[in-house]
Amino acid sequence: MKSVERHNKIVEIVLENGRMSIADICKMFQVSEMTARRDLNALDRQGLLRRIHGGAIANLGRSYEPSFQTRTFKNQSKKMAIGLKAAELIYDGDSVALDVGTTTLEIVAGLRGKRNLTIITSCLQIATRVVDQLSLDTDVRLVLTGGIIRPRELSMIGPIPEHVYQDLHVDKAFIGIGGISLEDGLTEYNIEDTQIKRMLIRSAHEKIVVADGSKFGMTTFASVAPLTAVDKIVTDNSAPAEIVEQIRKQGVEVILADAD
Amino acid sequence: MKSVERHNKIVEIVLENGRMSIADICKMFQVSEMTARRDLNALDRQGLLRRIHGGAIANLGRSYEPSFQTRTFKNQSKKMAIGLKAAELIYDGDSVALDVGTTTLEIVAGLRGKRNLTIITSCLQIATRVVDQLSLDTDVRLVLTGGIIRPRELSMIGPIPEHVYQDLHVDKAFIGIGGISLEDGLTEYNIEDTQIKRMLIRSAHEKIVVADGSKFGMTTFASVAPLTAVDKIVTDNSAPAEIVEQIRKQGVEVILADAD
DNA sequence: ACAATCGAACAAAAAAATTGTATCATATAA
DNA sequence: TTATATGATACAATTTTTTTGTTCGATTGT
Repeated sequence: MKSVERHNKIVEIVLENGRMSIADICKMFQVSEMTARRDLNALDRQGLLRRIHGGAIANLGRSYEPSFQTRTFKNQSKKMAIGLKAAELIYDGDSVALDVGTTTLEIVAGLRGKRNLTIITSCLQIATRVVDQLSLDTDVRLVLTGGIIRPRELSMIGPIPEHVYQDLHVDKAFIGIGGISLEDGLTEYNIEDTQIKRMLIRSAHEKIVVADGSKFGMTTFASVAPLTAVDKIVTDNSAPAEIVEQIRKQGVEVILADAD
Repeated sequence: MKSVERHNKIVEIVLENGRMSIADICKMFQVSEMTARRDLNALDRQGLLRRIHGGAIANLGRSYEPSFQTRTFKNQSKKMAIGLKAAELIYDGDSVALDVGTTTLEIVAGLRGKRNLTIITSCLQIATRVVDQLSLDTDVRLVLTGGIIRPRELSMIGPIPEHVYQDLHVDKAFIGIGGISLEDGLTEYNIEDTQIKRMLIRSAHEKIVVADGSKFGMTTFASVAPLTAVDKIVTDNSAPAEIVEQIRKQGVEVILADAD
C-alpha cells in the first residue's frame, strides 16, 4: 500500500466515522505511531481533517459545506461513473456549461475524443483540467466566466459571472447540487451559488443536474429551483428508488449510472 | 548538476544558437549519448525544442511568439529578479492588475506577507499560482476576468475581459510587453493582447511595465501604447544603458533589478 | 502529577529517478 | 546501394528522493 492510498483511506474513514485515533491507524495499516502522526498532520495541513490530541476528527461544522478538496473524496467512484454517463449526453459541436462541483469535474474525463466543443465554466479546477486533458487532442473552446475566486472552492462568484451567463446561451448545462428533495426541490449550501446556478439554468436549452445518490432526500440551506425546472438528473444506482420514482412522475428524466 | 538544470541550459542554448547536437551536450555536461538523447526527446515532447537527427533545433518560426512554457525559460533568473523588485512597489491594501506574462508571473512570489491585496488577472497561470502560494497565508482577494482561453497561452481574451477591465479600477497595473523601443513605444506579438493591455493601462492609476533587458530596442508586431503612457518600467541591469537613459529623459521612471 | 501524546532529529529502508552500457534497428550521406 | 552515424529498447547500476521507524526530551490533557 502506498502512502497516498493510506491517506485517502484515512480521510474516508474520518469523514465516515467522524474521528480516528493514532492507534486505529497503527492497527489498521500496520505502521508506526510516528507515521500515523505524520499522516494526520499532513492531512490537517491540506485541510482534509482536523488534528486533535491522539487522533483526528472531521473538520466539518454540521451546517458548513466541506471544502472542495474534501468533497472530492466523498463517493469518488460514484461521481466518476456519473460524470462519464453525463458526458454521453454531450455531442460533437455542443456548447456546454459546467457548473462548479466535484461531480461536474468528472464530466471532463468523458469528453475525450469529442469534437468542436465549447465549454463554459466558472470553476478553476475544471478549467485547469480541461487545459491539461483536452486542449491538446481535442479542438475545444474553453471560456471562463471570471469573477471573484473563493479560495477554498476555486469557483468564481459575484457580478462578473452572473453578467457573463446572462449574455451566453448554451446547448446544455450540467449543474451540481447540494440537495434534491421532493418537498424543497434543488437546494445549495451557499446563497452566492444559487444565483449562479439559476442563471445557468436560465441560459441553457437543456438543463441537466448531476448528483450522487447521497444528495437525494437532502435539503440544504438555500433554494435554487423546483425540481421541474430541469430536464434530466444523472445519478448513480445508490439513489433511493422511491424518490427517483416520484421525480420521474413529475416529468423529470432520471438517468442511473452504474457505480461499481 | 541536476537533470532539470541541464534541461534548462539545453533549452537556453538551443534558443540562443538555434541548434545543438548530441555531441555538444555530451561534451558540455559530461554525460553519455543516451542521456543526451533522452534529454532532447523529453524536451521535444514538452514542445520546448524540435528534435532532429543528431541533435535539436529551436522550434520557433521567426515571426511567431514562442509558447508560454518556452518563454518561461528565457531569462528566468532575470525575470525572477524583476518580479521581486516589482512586488516591492505593491503595498498592503493595494488593488493590482497582473497582466499575462512570464515576468508578471514572477511578481506573485514577491507578494508573500503582504496584507489585504486585491489581485486581478486574466492569466490562468497567475491565478493558479496565487491560489497555491498565497491564499492560505495571505488574505488576498483574487479576481479572474474570464474570457476565451488560448490553450498555449493560458491567458484569456475576447469581449469578456475587456468588458471587465472597463468596469474595474486598480491602484497599480503590471504590464508585460513584447518590445520596448524609443521609436515605436510598447509593442506586442498579438493584436488580441494589445487591446487588453490598453484597457489595463486605462483602468490603472499607476501603470508599470515589467520587461527584461532583452526587450529593449525590440519592436514586435502590434503597437500597444507610447512609452509615455506608463509611469514606470521595471527591468534588469542587462537593459541597454543608452536606451534606459533616453526613456528616463522622457519622464518614465526606470527601475533596475539586480539579476545574479 | 503522570501517563499519554507529540515533535524533532537521526538512521534505515524502500521507492523512484537518473544514468550508462550493450545490442539491434534505423536513418543519412556518399 | 553500402558504410557509418544515429536512434531506440532493454536491462543493470547508480544516485536521489521519499517513506518509515526509533529514540528521546518536551508538551498536553485529565
